[in-house]
Amino acid sequence: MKKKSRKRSGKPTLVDVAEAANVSAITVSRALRNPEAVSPTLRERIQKSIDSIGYVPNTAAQALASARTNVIGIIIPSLTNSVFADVIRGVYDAIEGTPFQVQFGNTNYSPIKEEELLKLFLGQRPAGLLVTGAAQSPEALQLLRANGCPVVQIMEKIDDPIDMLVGFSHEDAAAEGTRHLISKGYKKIGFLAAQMDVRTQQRIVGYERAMREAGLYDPRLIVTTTKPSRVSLGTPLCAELFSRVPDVDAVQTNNDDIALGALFELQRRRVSIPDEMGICGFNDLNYCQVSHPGLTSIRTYRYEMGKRAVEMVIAAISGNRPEQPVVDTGFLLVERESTQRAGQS
Amino acid sequence: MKKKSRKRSGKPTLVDVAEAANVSAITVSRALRNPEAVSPTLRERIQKSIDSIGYVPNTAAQALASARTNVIGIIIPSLTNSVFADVIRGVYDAIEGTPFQVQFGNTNYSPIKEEELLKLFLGQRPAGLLVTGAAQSPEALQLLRANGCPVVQIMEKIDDPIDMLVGFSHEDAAAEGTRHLISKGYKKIGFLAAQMDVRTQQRIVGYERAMREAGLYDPRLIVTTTKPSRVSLGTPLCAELFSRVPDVDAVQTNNDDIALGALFELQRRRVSIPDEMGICGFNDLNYCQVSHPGLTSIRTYRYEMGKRAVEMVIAAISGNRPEQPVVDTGFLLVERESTQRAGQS
DNA sequence: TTGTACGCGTTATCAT
DNA sequence: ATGATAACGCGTACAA
Repeated sequence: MKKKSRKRSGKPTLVDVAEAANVSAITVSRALRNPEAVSPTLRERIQKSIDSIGYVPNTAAQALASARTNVIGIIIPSLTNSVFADVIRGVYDAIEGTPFQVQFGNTNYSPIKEEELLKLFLGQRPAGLLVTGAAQSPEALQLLRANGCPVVQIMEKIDDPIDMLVGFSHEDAAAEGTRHLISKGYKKIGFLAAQMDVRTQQRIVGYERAMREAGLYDPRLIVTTTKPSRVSLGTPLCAELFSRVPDVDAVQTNNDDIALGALFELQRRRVSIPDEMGICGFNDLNYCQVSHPGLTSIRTYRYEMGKRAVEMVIAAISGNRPEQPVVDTGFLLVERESTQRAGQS
Repeated sequence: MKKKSRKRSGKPTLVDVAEAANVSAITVSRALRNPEAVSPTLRERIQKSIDSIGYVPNTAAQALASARTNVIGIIIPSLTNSVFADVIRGVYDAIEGTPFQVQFGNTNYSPIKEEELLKLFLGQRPAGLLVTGAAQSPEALQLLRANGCPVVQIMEKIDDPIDMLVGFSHEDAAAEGTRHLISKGYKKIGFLAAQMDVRTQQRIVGYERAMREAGLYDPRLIVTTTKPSRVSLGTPLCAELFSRVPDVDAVQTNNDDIALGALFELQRRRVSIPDEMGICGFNDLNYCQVSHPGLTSIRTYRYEMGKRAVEMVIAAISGNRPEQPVVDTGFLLVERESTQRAGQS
């Protein structure tokens, strides 16, 4: 008759390994975390037991006992948007070879979801966090500040981050694209956007600023939808723009997918690019340089933001907080055929 | 002088909340997990303490004490490939509203990484797992079988899965695309591929089968690279194909990105599509229907695979193992302008 | 180099 | 409806 015993996990534990190897549990623990601290003989015997038993350390017990985790939580609005795909590549490249692991959370552009995720993540006592943007809800801010682990905000730029920040100004970037179109002699420049998240709004502000500066601003030129962005949205957005302003002669888009969709739609309508119509995208995704014609776009450094942010959070976790907590990754206008109108500067 | 006390996490615990609310810890625990079991008065008092203290339950302690987690681990080769992006959307849609959470692991197409990730994940004692493909290493299989939690293999189709499976035959799908090109009268049909993972190889086998059946097989027509797939790879792959077989008259590609890249490259070379050259892609991504010309492609049900797999694993976790453990999501040839040659069947 | 004792924060079990 | 007690599996501190 056994004692009052609870439901065990059923999986082998450190003690099981220890018994099989005829050592104490702590020795097995050491053999795993710090092999040099255990004699080669024992090390080998222990490894054999581990293999034969099929032991896998219980992360929860480790975390509880050590009061630490190696989890870096990353909260982004979408895993499937190609913009964040590049950020994620950067994250993985930075995490590679470190003892840390990443845990992604997808807010699907919802502030409520963001708060829920934040609570979920904080429950894991993460070593550090990456969060997207600088527009957290007051509750989210409260949670982050109270928790105290290193936090890096990414993608946007503000001057007073929660903790650290890696981003760029979407407003300035969009303004630069629009000014480029203006400099090429385009006058009726539309703005096409989907998704309408915070950063999209910032881009619209930048577009507006540039248009007003040139005395070209007309609110009818801004065509948006709250639908998630896809290439195929270029068609309806273009159609709407043409119906509002038939003599539109260029578009600045919120991202390259919309730009590519617009390009296809204009080709179908037999509108010649760049002569009758100029296009400037946003992000400079891989296909911009190979499309026909090539797409002018505003390059953003998504991979670098992900990589840099992880490097910074790891540095902070390790006690080497970067002396410069705000990093501006900037942007770059890349001019290609879609705006290379003959006879213009 | 305090007792031999260890490093605490410093964060508020259940006991802190309990003391503040003047109840026992277990009551707080119940108030959180099963509010109906606690009187309304206490419930409210406890909630106040939680809010004022800023308590967030420690996941590790929960997992340890209950010997359960609500984590469903998902191991995929890439988070950033748009194919998996759709799978991920399906996963999130299926997980929404359930008490489960997902944890993604990225193998970057490396079997070694897959094993490491598997161990990492199993350390969390996940409630269930999704793994990509049916070509796990022997060690990985061993780990999965020994662990015993519900497992769903996704993306490929075999008849004897580890546990459950949702996928389709890449070989059959590619063969169908190639047969379509053959039926349109194309003869010298190239195959362009990047990444070269297991599923790519299966597609090549399907292509080969179709070509042999028609007596058109020629190994020089298969042009591949191990680089990760991107639209811009269409250019060098096309170039290589033309240099090997100048009179090539169609391409079946391993995916739509390569197909789009090839489309752009052919436009640059002033090769008319579909008359001089046919193109059939793979996956039927969103842009296939809007590109100019529209791209014929083989539609695959990526979203459905992700969604279905999660539904199945949750069912199994809940004890309602699906009676049919293998689901074939199939594929569909979608014919568009890029293969609509005049005067052919 | 190896072992003993104990606590990490929570939940299961049993009792009231 | 509420509480006391003992685990869960591991790592820390200290001792040998």
